[in-house]
Formats: sequence, structure tokens, C-alpha cells
Amino acid sequence: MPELPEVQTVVDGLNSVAGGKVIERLVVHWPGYIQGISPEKLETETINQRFISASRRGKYILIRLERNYLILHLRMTGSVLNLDPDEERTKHTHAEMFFKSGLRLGFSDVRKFGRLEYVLPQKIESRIAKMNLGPEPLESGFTPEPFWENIRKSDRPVKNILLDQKIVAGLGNIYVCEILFQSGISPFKKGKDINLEEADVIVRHTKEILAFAISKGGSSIRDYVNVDGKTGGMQNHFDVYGRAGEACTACGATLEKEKQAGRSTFFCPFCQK
DNA sequence: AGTCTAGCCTGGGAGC
DNA sequence: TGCTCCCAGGCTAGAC
Repeated sequence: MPELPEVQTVVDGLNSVAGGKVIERLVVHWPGYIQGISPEKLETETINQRFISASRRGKYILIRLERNYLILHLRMTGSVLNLDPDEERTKHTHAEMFFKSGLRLGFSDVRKFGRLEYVLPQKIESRIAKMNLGPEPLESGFTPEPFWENIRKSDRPVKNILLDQKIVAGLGNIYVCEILFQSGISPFKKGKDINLEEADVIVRHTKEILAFAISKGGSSIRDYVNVDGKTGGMQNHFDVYGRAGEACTACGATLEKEKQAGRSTFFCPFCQK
């Protein structure tokens, strides 16, 4: 499922294949995919517009077109694919972008959670503000002291806190499990029981793991592939995610799995205190 | 105000 | 073989 490293990989792929190219037409196959404008209007509005560039905020992909923005969220199973011109689209391809160069991008999402949203340039700032996102974990604004200030009075388990996009943007279930394992901190430990030193350890491992995952092209758990249809390599480096019942890579104990806030938490009961 | 839960979705796997 | 049930989880709205 796309989290920050996977989203970043898609952004990089979009810039490399579509950056600067002119859209011939955009075709919507499933109207529910489109937000902020009717599918018909989006189709006419995008004709002959140049795809300037893509960027990322949290797990949102911001696509800058000549005259407006598109915001893409992949949610659980979304992907963007560089399709052959004569390739038959799958039933999960909800929109397609045809470029004058012959490039054809398919916006696919098996579970239909993902959305493509149309935003006018004068509205983009307020739209991003509405996302209510915390600092970017890989940027200099994500430091131990403000992070600790934000969580030190919270009754919530640190696992839930790290999944909260208001606290830090871009983390999902997989990377939070891995970050807490590397940090040696129990996912059940409450925010108010985390001291500054532990907050520092979490911040450090967050940056490390995300940077490493980006260098591996993200993780491919079930559906995720990059723009070129290739899977990531990070899933081969997980220490805890999806490994319940297997041996801890550090101490050899049996890894456990428990439900937290409706999601599976994977952890080592001995290494994580 | 802070925290929690249901609902959105579909395919794949387990169990019978 | 074929059916049913359960699970995966990011985000939002609404409840507590």
C-alpha cells in the first residue's frame, strides 16, 4: 500500500515520463474517481494542457498543469501506469491521460479508494491547508523537540500517534511498525510515557527507514508498482511487518501481531519496551 | 477537545 | 469444486 516512499517513487516516475509533455486528452472511465469537477468538464478542461510537474505532500500527489492542479491520492491500491498505446486497459483503470508524444498514463485502483481531484491555482493553498498535515518527515522541520511537544500529553498509543497525518505526514501502517521496531519502543506505549530521548530515537529511525525505502523504490506488498510497472524492493527488508509467528531478526523471539485502531500491528514483545 | 469507530471498496486466501 | 467469510487499511464523518 502506498506510503511516503511509494508515493515519492510515483512522483519521480511521473516527472520523468510526463514532465513538460502536453496532454492530448484525459478520459474518465469511472466518474466516482473524480472530485472537484464533473468528469466531462475535467475532460474538456485538460485538453492541450501541459503537464508541468508532480510533487508530494504527505501521501498526496500534486500535479501542476499549465492552468490548474490535479491532486491524486492512491490510498490503498492505487497506481499510475505507463501503458502501451494499443494495450487493453484493465477494469480497474478509472482514468487515462493521453499525451501528444504518444505517452499513455493509466490511473488504476482495484479498491476504488483513490481519488483524482481538480483544484484551481487560487484554491491550491487553502486545499493543502485543509489536508491538515504535520511536518514532512524527511525535511528539516521534523525534529525531536516539536514532535515530543505534540505527543507528550497524549493518551493514545504511539502507534496511533505516528499514523496520525497531523503529527507527521506520510507514514502508514507498514513503516510505523518498522520504525517502532527499529526504535525499540512498544507500539502500545502511550504518548505521555514517551520521553524526549525516545522521541529523538523515533525521529531518527523515521528518517533513516524512509530514506532507505525510497532508495529501494518503495515496498510492494500486493498491488503497488511504480509508473513503469516495476515492484519495489523494500518488502524484502522488513523486520516485523507481515512476519507474525516468525523469528525476530534481533533476538530470535516469536514476533506477534495485534489489532490497534483497526489495523494490524506487528512487533517483537522482547525488543520493544 | 481528544479519542475512537464505521464505512467506503474488491480480490485473495482460508475453511468447509 | 464452489461457496462463504474474513482480511488488507487511508481517510472522513460522526459519535462518545
